[in-house]
Amino acid sequence: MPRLREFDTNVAIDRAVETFWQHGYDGTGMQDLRASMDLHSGSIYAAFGDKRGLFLAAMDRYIDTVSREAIERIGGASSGLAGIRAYFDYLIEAIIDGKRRWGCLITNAVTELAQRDPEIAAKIAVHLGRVDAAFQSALARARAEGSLAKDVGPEKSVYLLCVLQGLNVLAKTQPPRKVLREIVDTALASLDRR
Amino acid sequence: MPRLREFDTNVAIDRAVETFWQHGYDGTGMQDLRASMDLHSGSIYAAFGDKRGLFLAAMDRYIDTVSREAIERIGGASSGLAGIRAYFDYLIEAIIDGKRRWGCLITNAVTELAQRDPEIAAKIAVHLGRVDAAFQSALARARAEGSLAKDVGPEKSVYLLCVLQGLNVLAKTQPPRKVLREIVDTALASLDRR
DNA sequence: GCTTTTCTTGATTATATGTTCAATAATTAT
DNA sequence: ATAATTATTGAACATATAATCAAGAAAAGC
Repeated sequence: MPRLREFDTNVAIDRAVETFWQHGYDGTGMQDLRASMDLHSGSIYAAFGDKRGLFLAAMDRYIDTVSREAIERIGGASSGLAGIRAYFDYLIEAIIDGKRRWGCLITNAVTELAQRDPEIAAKIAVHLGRVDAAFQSALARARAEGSLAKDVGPEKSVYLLCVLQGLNVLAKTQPPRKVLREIVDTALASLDRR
Repeated sequence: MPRLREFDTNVAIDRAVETFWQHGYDGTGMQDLRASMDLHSGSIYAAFGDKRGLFLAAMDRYIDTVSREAIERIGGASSGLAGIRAYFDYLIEAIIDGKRRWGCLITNAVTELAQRDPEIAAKIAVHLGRVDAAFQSALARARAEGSLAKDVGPEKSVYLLCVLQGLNVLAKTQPPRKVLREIVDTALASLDRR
């Protein structure tokens, strides 16, 4: 007997993701969210509780779409190293003129919110843990394939995670492709067997 | 004939730096600043114009103290590579329980503000440019000293800058020293002549 | 077709925010 | 001492913000 929701929740959250991604949590007002989600306050509050609840939903959705795709890219190549390379190559292009012009929603959340909201910090930890695990598997696979330098193993995943965060920060300074290439080539060269 | 200012401007700004550093720009209210600076609204507005003006002053002060110290560390060692190592070693300790528990004011400003305030973006660019230049000099010196791998030169400065930004992000997730060491050791190992 | 339940609408509210300002106090030059 | 100038104080202000809510609308079960 209930009236059905008129809007598609996932579409609405996707728009919230875009807005939070670009302007940050404190930087986006309910006004901006009403506009980008094309919804009235009441509908937003009925569906998500409050602004923070919406942000939490946006993080989940981001992790479920953007991050999932990234992780699949890392693991879905013809070799361990190829997956890592494919991911960073994709990232460079996305920073230059794709979805990652504004860095990464999670990286932004780390610097803005990790130390003031434990629930958000926990979500961040889960996400970073998954990316780390993806790098670990790819490295383990690369080692089994015999393509890693002798002193390189799965424990280098945190190093790749660090470079990734650095790229997501630098993305916000609109660096030329040349700079991003230099960074990625250097970072990945240290893994190869020589 | 004028009455003299009772507070020391630099001390006041130092306290504002701490507050902005820890909570971000939007995350700190004038309330917080009044408390941490131990000043009344009127005095703050008379001295700095507005909140944004105070943040600009805080960035300048940060660059003049914290960043200056960092850059001196990079350039002030007995060899090019030693300077780079000394800097990252210092950073690890500062992240664990020193001043850098909250990352870096500039890194935080990049993710929060670089894309919505051109004047702040310009200050960020100047700062990052100086750090990059410090890395460049150290690398050039290391090359002259014959301690770099054959394919490594001053152009790798952007790579070090990226790792640095990544560390400043991860700092906010309270990583154990072991992880930070793994990252730094890996990042710097790729520079050495083997 | 009526009832029940839920959703939508958008004006309204409470609060928090950055900012101002008039009164007061302090300092120095004359 | 007095005048002139500037700093300090803290209450008040305007605004913007997140959040609420009562009225109307829509859908499904009986």
